[in-house]
Amino acid sequence: MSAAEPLTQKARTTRAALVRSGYELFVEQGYGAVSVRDLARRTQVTSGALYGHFRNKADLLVAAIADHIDRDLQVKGTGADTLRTYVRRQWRSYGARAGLRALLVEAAAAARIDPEVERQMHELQTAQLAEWKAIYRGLQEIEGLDPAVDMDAVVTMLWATELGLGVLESWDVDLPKPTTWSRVVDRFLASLEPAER
Amino acid sequence: MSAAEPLTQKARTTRAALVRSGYELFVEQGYGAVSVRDLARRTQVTSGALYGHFRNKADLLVAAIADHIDRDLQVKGTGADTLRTYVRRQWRSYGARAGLRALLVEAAAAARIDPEVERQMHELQTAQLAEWKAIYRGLQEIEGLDPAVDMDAVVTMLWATELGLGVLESWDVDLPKPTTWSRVVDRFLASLEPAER
Amino acid sequence: MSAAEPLTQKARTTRAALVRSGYELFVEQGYGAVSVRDLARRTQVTSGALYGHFRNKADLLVAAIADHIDRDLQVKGTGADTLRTYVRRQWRSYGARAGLRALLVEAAAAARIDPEVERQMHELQTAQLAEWKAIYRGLQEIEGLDPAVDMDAVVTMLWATELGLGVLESWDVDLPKPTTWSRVVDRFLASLEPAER
Amino acid sequence: MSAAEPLTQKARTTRAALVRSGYELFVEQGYGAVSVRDLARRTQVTSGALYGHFRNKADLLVAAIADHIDRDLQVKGTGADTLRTYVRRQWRSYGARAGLRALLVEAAAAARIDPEVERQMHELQTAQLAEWKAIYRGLQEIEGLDPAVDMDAVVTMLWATELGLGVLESWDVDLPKPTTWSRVVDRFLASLEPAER
DNA sequence: GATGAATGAGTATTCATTCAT
DNA sequence: TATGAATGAATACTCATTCAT
Repeated sequence: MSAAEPLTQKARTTRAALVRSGYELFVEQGYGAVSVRDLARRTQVTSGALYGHFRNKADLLVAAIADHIDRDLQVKGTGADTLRTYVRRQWRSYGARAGLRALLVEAAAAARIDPEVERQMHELQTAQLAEWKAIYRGLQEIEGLDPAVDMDAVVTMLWATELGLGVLESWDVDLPKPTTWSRVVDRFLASLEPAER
Repeated sequence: MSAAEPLTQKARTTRAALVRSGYELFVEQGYGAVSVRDLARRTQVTSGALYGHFRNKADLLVAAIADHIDRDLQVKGTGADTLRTYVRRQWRSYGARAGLRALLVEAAAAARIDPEVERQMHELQTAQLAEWKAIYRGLQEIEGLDPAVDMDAVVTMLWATELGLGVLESWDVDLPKPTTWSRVVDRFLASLEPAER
Repeated sequence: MSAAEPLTQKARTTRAALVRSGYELFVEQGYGAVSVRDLARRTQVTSGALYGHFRNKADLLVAAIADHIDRDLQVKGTGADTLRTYVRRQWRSYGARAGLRALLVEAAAAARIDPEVERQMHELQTAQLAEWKAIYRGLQEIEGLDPAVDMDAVVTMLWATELGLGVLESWDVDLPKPTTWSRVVDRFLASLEPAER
Repeated sequence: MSAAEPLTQKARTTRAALVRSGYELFVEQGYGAVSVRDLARRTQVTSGALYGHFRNKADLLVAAIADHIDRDLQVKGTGADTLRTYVRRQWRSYGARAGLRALLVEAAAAARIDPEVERQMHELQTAQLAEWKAIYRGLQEIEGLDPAVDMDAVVTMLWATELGLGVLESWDVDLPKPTTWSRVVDRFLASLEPAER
């Protein structure tokens, strides 16, 4: 996915440090405002070293995103949850994902210019959505939600909403309070339950 | 909003032409990949001229967005609609707004770097959302929709969803068909309607 | 041949100054050792300005060569000469062409990497050789030199010899004294006269 | 000539492989376009290894040239030849030396920047020319060629011609056919032979 | 001898922006 | 208003070379 995998221990450490600084700097200052030299300086490495681990500045952006999707988003697994508790839990950690959302917005703009970014993000997001879809469909069956509802669309809609909030955040638009918000989502999920007639 | 208001007819024409080229080029190639010279060339003007009409390349991006929000998004007014028909109609023109969504994604990334872009987009979006909120609240009352539901949050959620779809589109992620999509939203809105009849 | 022709007087002056410094610096330090910044500094211009007049650093090299071929090489016209006087005169200015030869060697190496340099040098040299060939063939007829001799080959050989001397000069190889040298060339030309048998 | 003389068999093999790859890559892509990593990759060695055998990338270029001068140019010895047959034979293998000529052009440009390359090439060429001069002078005496002609100059002229053709080849200039070419040279050499018989 | 991660200086080039005409 | 030559700072990226393992 990015340059040949480093073999030595030291190499692995360097790579991880770069991913970390990449995340921090891109979030703090914005992808376009961070220079490769800034990145190197913050990581205590030379700029050349970065290119031993990543093809690109953009490649590092994607790596930072991939890293934080694993870290900040509980895509995988779900104990004995109902859909509502699963989603609620997801929203509860919403605030902690502000950095990730910001990077996703950057990656969206970058993808429009760089086909390689598009490709990598496509892969990343497709995999993530696929896992969620599987989970949601499982819960749909277990809970007896209306089978007429297309859970793929539901998953996509919820995730698109989060991404869109990231966009609005970048403009510092005032958003509803989390509690208000959560109630609307809950209500939305309730609408998926079979009409009791 | 940008530079002093143009007076002569010719000036107005040039400005409009620049906005048009800006929209086209930014959509086609991405904001970051378009140079001021490209912009000028396509408009049959010199690059210096652009600065007579816009403070910035970014200023032109915002102008193009503002122009297309007016053009592509029926924010204002609504005849004798119900909320469901109003929203449905909005979704029906979704496809035609792909360019606008792309520019909004660019503006999100740009805003993270340029405070002036943030300010202008903030203003633009706040106004747009305010209008929708007024409309939605009006319909909520008229139709007797559940008053426990915060319509501001609903508006924000729906718009965030569209923005988020723009993000996903930039990665060329496969999305559900608009109809599938619209049906889920419709179901949610229907659930807000008074139970009887 | 190089970026759009500048229109204003000032632009023409700047361009000429760049060509001049290009020639000087490339000769003194070698094409590869001269940076665009050096070029700009010596010309009292910013590096950006160079790119308003030339596509490339390589483009400037070719321009400098073209300029000096016109200036240092009397390709065109020849009064009422014999072949021997014409060639002798050419050799007499040999020493003054050391800079040109050096640049031609640089352009040879550059052409192997950059197709655009190859194309431009091809054009330049083909034109130059064509003129010489016409002259030589004219003299061949006038002087009644052996028509069995292919004058195109003679022209090419003489020019290749000069170019090859440029190569040897770059290695600081000891060359025969001009007078010795001139005598051999003379003898070579004599061999073209019809065998009086 | 470069680094300490290698001792082991394996070392000798590696060195030879590097020289071979150097020749091939430099010819195919041009000295400036080949990186040390390319060199290492093609040789199935790491880039660090190259520095165990050569001081420099430039040092490898010179080594490749030296190797092919021995291989492609019959400088040494000459059976019972006349000057004309000797030279004719040399021209006959002209086509096979295209790669060598290309590298010599590269080395010419490199020498203008790197004094070490200049020194090594100077040595190489001086030795080569000295051998030829000895041979030519020997044949001059044996065949009773005109003693007024300076054979050192003749040797230099012929070699410079080949080098210059290498330069023209780098620009893809159309050259006379080798036979046409060879005939002109032959004619010159013939003119040096004693008139009687 | 060989490895390959790291160095770190170096470079061409781009580009938004300005301003004399 | 428009021109377009010039600015000049900024930047990603390459690459020969080194050195601890």
